[in-house]
Amino acid sequence: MNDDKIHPMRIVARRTGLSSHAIRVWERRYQAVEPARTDTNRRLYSEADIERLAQLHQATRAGHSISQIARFSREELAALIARDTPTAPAVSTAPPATAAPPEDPAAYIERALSAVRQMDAKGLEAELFRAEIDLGRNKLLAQMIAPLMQQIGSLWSDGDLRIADEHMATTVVRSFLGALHSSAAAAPGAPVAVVTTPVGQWHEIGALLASLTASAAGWRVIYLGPNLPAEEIASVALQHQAQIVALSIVYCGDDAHQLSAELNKLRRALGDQMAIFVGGQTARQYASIMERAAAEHIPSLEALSTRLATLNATPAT
Amino acid sequence: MNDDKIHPMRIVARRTGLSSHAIRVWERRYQAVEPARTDTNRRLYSEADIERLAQLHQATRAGHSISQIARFSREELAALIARDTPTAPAVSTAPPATAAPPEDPAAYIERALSAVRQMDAKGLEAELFRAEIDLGRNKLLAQMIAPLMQQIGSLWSDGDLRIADEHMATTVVRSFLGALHSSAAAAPGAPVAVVTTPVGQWHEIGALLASLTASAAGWRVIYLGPNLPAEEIASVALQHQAQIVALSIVYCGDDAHQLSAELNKLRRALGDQMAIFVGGQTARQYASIMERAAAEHIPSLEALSTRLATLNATPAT
DNA sequence: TACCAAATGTCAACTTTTTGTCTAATTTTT
DNA sequence: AAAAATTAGACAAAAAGTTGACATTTGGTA
Repeated sequence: MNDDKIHPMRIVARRTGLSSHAIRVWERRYQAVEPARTDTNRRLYSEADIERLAQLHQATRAGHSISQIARFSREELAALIARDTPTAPAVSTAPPATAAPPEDPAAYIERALSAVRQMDAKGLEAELFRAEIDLGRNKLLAQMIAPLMQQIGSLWSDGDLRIADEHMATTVVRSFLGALHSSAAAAPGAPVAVVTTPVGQWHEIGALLASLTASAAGWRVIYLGPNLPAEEIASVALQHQAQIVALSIVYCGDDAHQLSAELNKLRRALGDQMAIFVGGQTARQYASIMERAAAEHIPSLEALSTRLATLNATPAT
Repeated sequence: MNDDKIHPMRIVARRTGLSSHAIRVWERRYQAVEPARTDTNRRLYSEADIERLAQLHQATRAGHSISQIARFSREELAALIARDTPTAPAVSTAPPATAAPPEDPAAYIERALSAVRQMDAKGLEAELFRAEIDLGRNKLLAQMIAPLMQQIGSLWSDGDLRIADEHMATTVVRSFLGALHSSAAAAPGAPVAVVTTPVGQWHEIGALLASLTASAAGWRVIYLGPNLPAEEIASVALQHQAQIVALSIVYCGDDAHQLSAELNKLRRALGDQMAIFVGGQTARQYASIMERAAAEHIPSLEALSTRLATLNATPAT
């Protein structure tokens, strides 16, 4: 196995949910893990160490004594966890949910994140369903799912979350949003919005959120998924006489140039009449690019909602 | 089975429903169980002890006096419980194999394709729902959706379908499959399969189909979405004690080298024991790459199903 | 019926062990 | 200089152990 002992204490604590004190004390008293050290005596943990600590944490929460299980192998721990964890690991943390205020989106985000950390797809999904019931559709989208995915993104880029965790979360959320989407039906004369993501932009949760928001605002949405060339977007928009094209942009990073080119191509193909909306956290940084293509920056889902309403004022349903 | 005496009092109390007082008193007065002790005098129970105490608890609730039955063997206790517990555990048998109406999957594919050509997301979705009802889950996956996506792929690469059409179809099908996926629940002791797609492979419909097929075969599936680095796949698979890792490969095209590298990395990280399955139409072309990584090619969903069944036969809980 | 004794689960009191957190004094990182 | 890590030791709450008492129930018997 690879001895990539690279993670500092801070990361390990955040990813395992253990306090740094506890981690050190488990090492000192029970030799639960044996991190490497830097020249200056800082601990360095491997990915395997982190997983091991997470396993130990889970097993202790299931009732095992750390002193007994600290030297167990990964396999033994997995067996213990499988046997002694009631059902869903997220549920064991859920009981305080009765005491928690059922209104606060932050609580749902918190629980959802913990489900992600534990790779508990079912738990994450359950949390989304509960949040939908308690918060209602609009709050669910704007105040839970959007910030949740934003947090997951930043945790991931900080190294506090594995790619696999992020993928799992994206898959579950995407599936959930897709189900909402298919339940939406538009009136016959409704204005049309094309929602997608330009080439190079693979993250589609933002586009899905925009799509659902537009649906809720009474628009007929043509959702095209992520990573679509400008020509294709334009072709569909023109064919269906769309009023707007909405793009979601996240993490452009290295390639602002490609984004600029795509936006300009899109504007040229669409003509001057059709509105182009651009949303997403990082979009703000590309104000000049957007201005050149006469695209409008939409900073939040709420803003999208009101913006669509003003456009919609003329063509009543 | 294994007489690992490792469970502390709190776990035994929780799992048997007995109070810790009662457990100790049964031991002191009747020698109902004989737990091991730590150096510091803590009791440690084996899995068998816990089962035995649970049996005793059940028998006492059925009216037997603990003093009489405390020394009974497991078999005697089982007999007692079977006789005196009135509950009739009705085993819900599998639904009888009713002959489905011989509806032709090709007709559904035809109608679905025409919906795609018209950019009719709702129509495509409706067709999928109808097909699910008429064909049943398994035929739906193997004989409608799989060939449908294959056709869409080839039409697209021939230029007979716009990228946007392909995207729309993918989005709708993915969402549909995601909904099926979330309705699947696995038994507690079910073997685990990790399903994903290696780096560079963005098409995830195949992986979703494999995931659902495995679910139907009684496996617990951890689905991770597309485009995951080998290290991440291995990390999740090891952490969850997976029996197999299933990868879907479509359109490798230019970069067979990357695929090879990822597969080899994966094999190295997983060790020799875990099975790696590779599915997808184009996978056949990479036989030598797969062989080098000791990966097994699964040519179809039906083959996956039978292959999983053979694996599943051995590992009993 | 009234009474006694065995059976049984629970409690209290007190000791020991386990275990996570905290403080204090340094050292390293930023 | 502020923030984060490290070590060592202290500390307190929780969990577990032992012993003996206590309240009920159960069943037989005077």
